[in-house]
Amino acid sequence: MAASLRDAGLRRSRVRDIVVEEFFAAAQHMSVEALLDRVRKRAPETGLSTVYRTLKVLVEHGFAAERDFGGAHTLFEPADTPHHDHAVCVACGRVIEFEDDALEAIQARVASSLGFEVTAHRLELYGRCPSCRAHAAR
Amino acid sequence: MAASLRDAGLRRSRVRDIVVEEFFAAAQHMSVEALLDRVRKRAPETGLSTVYRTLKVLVEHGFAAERDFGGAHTLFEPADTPHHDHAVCVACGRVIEFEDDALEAIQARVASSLGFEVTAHRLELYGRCPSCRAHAAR
DNA sequence: ATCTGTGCAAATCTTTTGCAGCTCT
DNA sequence: AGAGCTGCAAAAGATTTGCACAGAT
Repeated sequence: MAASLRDAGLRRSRVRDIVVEEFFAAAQHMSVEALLDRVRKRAPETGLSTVYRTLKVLVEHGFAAERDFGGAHTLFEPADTPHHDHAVCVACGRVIEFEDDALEAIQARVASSLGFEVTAHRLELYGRCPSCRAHAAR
Repeated sequence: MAASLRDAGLRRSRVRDIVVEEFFAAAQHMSVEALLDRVRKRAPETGLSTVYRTLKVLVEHGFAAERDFGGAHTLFEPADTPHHDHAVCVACGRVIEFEDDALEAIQARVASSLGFEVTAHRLELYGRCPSCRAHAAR
């Protein structure tokens, strides 16, 4: 991975390596702030802008993808994650990933009936996850 | 519509009426800035915050819905619009609305298999619309 | 030596809020 | 009168950028 970045013409550095490592180590939707926290455990002086800049570079080179679930922060996730959609629990904030071939197939059919050439899509379900439903008074 | 707002315990005013009218007249995803432009043609002194506040009120009372397509601005649309999803053209920015029952059905099936109680969802297809595909060099 | 990455502070951009005055009811 | 609007300016929160310096090749 670090090597691929190298191939892409990017320079490595102590801090950048750490940012990249921590980002892929978590392998979870992560906010910039959350990633900064992780990075600072190993390189306490790291600045917020470095994390933003590094993630931007990863996105531009196709190693990461931005996700925006309507919260205040943008979330990022590794781009090599197999395609999936998201179910967001409005009660606890948890994000569950899922994937369904039939869904993909129908989306493709709809797109072609619109004459649309689809390059990406996103589907999010909002609701309550099983454990929040169990805990709920109603 | 204005009457419904009245029933909801809201006061009317010259400016608010205009904001509401223009919002529903356009019946299109609209940004706050775009709506302000329209409103200012009839009430030039209108402030940006009034538009924000009015839209917020409409959302809170269920008359409007917020949409966020990843651009800089949040877009709003009338809530009485029948349910639909969006296809966003990455070339020209046009947003096409569509609706597909099979898609809805499968989403419901997926949600229940996750144990999720879904209250809302959103699906967006990103790609190129027919006319941009036609114009494209490639 | 040169080009790139870094931290910090300042700038930007969208959206929200405080406030004093004006408008509804 | 009293509650709710309004515009303006200031605030807030997330992300970006300018700059001078340190680090990588």
